[in-house]
Amino acid sequence: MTKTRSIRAETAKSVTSARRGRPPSLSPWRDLAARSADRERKRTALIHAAARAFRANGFHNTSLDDVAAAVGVTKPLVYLYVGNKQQLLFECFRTGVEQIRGAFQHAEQTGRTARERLLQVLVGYAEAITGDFGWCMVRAEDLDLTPELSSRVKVLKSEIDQGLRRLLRAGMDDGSISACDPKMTAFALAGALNWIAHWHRGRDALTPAEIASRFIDFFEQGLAPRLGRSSRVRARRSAS
Amino acid sequence: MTKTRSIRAETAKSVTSARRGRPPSLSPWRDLAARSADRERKRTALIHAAARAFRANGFHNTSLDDVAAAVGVTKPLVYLYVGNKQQLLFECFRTGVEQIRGAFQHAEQTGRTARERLLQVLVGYAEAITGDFGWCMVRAEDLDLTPELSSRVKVLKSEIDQGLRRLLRAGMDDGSISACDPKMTAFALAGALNWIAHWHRGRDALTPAEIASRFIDFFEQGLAPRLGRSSRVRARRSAS
DNA sequence: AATCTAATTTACTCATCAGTAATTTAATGA
DNA sequence: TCATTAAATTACTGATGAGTAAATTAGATT
Repeated sequence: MTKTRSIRAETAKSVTSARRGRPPSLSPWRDLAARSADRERKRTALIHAAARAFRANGFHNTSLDDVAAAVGVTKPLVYLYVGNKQQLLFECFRTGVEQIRGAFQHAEQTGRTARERLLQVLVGYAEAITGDFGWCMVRAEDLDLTPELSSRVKVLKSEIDQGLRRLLRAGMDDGSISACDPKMTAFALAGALNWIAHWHRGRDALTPAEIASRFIDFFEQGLAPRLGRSSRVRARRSAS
Repeated sequence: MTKTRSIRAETAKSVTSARRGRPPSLSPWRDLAARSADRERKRTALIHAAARAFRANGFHNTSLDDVAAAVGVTKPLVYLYVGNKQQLLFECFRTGVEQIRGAFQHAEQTGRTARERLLQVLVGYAEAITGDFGWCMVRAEDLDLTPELSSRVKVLKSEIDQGLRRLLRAGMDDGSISACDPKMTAFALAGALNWIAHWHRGRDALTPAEIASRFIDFFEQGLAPRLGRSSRVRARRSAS
């Protein structure tokens, strides 16, 4: 309510500044471009407000009046800018997924071993989950979407899943990741991270990066003590 | 619909068999006990039907008429036997949690090291999540409950969480579990398992026990290759 | 100013569904 | 057989909220 500026206010501002910079109606294209950028800004403002409202109250306990009011606007605008409630949820989902895809792309360029790339992805993943759109990605139900949108969600989810599996397999190939079932391991990794959306609430003791780092500590070393060097002597090696 | 017998049918059956076994009205207590057992059977039948319906369609997309119809009965009976919709969800949750508590108790008696006990708990946990009540435990939202019920849910969840942390700490003490942050590790473990409820659908390739076993493989060894013995063979195969 | 179009709101419809009251049907006991 | 209580149903209320049509306001254009 305080954070999100009213759509109306944003419109006024941008139009004003557009005027100031250029002689009036040099070309209508400039104005058209500005206007369509405006439209896009309003649209994303609605989507963002919806994501926060859904996270705060759940999808079904959030009315479109709520969402619209959060941006200082009325319900029919939602239909103008986004379409309907399900579309709104889908856009939230898509926005969150986009962040994760970004993490994949970034890791592709920087990581040396596949494990390094995977860990980078996991950090980005965790950050996305703790963000405003995390809830929608994780807790939104396919059942609340039309079959059409639901299947698009499944495609997006599957892309991420396949990306994780690919990195796991690559890691097994280059020796940086120990032997594992890529499918189940990808599920376990994604599940652990997704679950963060259930317990992480804004003001938490740990930053997203810190959470990610501790999760990764566990992902890397596992529960079983590693023999040698740093671990203590107490293992009679026959045990496991 | 086919699986769940109508409450009415069950009533008829049990009353009949009770009659056949005993002379009529030997003591009203026998009848009273049988009747209250009947009540309990009907109650749990409703709760079970609700759990399946919630999993299939989601909480908000399931009406009490649906639930009642699934047992061959009408809506007002839900209010008679359970209370209201939120109570119904809570009872589903509670039933699922009970299974997990059972796993803790069982592990307490059988496991030798804390890690063994933990792994047994995780298997039971996974089986509970894949069961009929898994969805309700995992995907039900606190927001859909009254503050009263919501806080009872939180208590139950917290008990499980604390149980996991306790085992992790015990494992670090007895040397069976490597050093870790118990809180975050418990979150990661529970999250990975909880997430199963999102993708596991009745007829899956793997049985719950198999799923649990592969998850545990990962939990135990982690991603980083353990040097020595078997691994490191293909360390050179490098870049894809 | 006059006009045209885009942006936004007001005021409505319509369906759904949780929850309840009134009534009926079945079981039990004398 | 009749009365009493329990079990279940039918038929309703009331609120909510998605979605829309019609009216209004603001912005741009000439």
